[in-house]
Amino acid sequence: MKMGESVEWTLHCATVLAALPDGAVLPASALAEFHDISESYLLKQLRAMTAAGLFASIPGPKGGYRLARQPEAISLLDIVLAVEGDEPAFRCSEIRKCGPTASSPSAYSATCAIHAAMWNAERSWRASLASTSLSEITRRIGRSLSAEVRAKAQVWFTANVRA
Amino acid sequence: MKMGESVEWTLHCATVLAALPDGAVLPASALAEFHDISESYLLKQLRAMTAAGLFASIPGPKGGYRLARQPEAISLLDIVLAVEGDEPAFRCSEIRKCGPTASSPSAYSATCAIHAAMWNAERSWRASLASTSLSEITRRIGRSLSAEVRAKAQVWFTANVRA
DNA sequence: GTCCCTATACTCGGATAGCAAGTGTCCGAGTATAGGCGG
DNA sequence: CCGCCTATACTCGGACACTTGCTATCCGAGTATAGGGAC
Repeated sequence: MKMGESVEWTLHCATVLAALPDGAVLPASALAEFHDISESYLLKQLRAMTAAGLFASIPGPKGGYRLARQPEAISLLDIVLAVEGDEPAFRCSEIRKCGPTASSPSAYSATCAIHAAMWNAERSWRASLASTSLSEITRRIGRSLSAEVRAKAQVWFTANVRA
Repeated sequence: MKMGESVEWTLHCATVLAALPDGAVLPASALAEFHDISESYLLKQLRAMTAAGLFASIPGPKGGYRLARQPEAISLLDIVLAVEGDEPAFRCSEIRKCGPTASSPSAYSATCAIHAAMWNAERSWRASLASTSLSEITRRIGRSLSAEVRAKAQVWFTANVRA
């Protein structure tokens, strides 16, 4: 019950992409440098993001990544599922149907109570993430940014953002 | 974002233990046979369950496992955390503090917005699991049990349960 | 007949291999640019 | 001076090793029991 470290990378990268002006792009090398993470591995995640239709990639020089939709239309759940896969965390193997009490399939018409409870919990988790948009996160980050970090980021952006 | 298969095993075993009369125990071999799963590996999980204070183990012949508390006082969250560990699924590495915008620690007094949002979601998940007791699950399972399965289970219980 | 002792067999407990998935890295395909050349 | 062509260098994309953690297993320590023997 622990998710990959790449989720954190992707979420942070999404907030960076959300902060740049319309139409502008940022190469993967810049995204990796901004958080001081492995560029090669980040590319793998960015590719998954592109396949999911969340990010858009522009090839060639002056190319890079940008959000495929407006930040308001992207939820944290979208990003998490794109990286980790959309399968539920709890997978029911139906072991209740095994062993000495095994009976005909018709005896198990009701869904597994444990399976139902676990998926109920995951539904709450997903609902919480789905209700939080990327724009909301960037807003909060923008508000809590110190003057020093804000200034450094502005300098870095003007040097790396490509129209 | 997927939890181990052993969680399912442990949850089902907990429902079985919850079904047996007060003071009675069930050896690990019987629990493994009931669900047709590996006994050796199940023992590992049962040990974790005992260490967490959820199950109690009785050594020697006529020994086995039983619940350490009443089923009403055990939640699904207790079991899941005992098996998977109580660390949050999302771990914040604070990568926001890395890279070209890095500043003094005092500049990051506010908690990471992404971290907060992810933990908020996990809190919903945990709350859902914490609000479901083991007794509630056994009740639901008991209601949905077919006559055939119920009869087989009763026979198996009288043969394996130890006072 | 009763009590005690001993050997037994069964239980759980921890330490040890195997495997899958996440992690990290590399090289190749494609494209807009920048410079040079010709008109 | 202007337009076209070519070489370039940069981008993303997919295929290949490595490490961590889950999965699976085995052997050893401990204990209540069952049987036998002595009183």
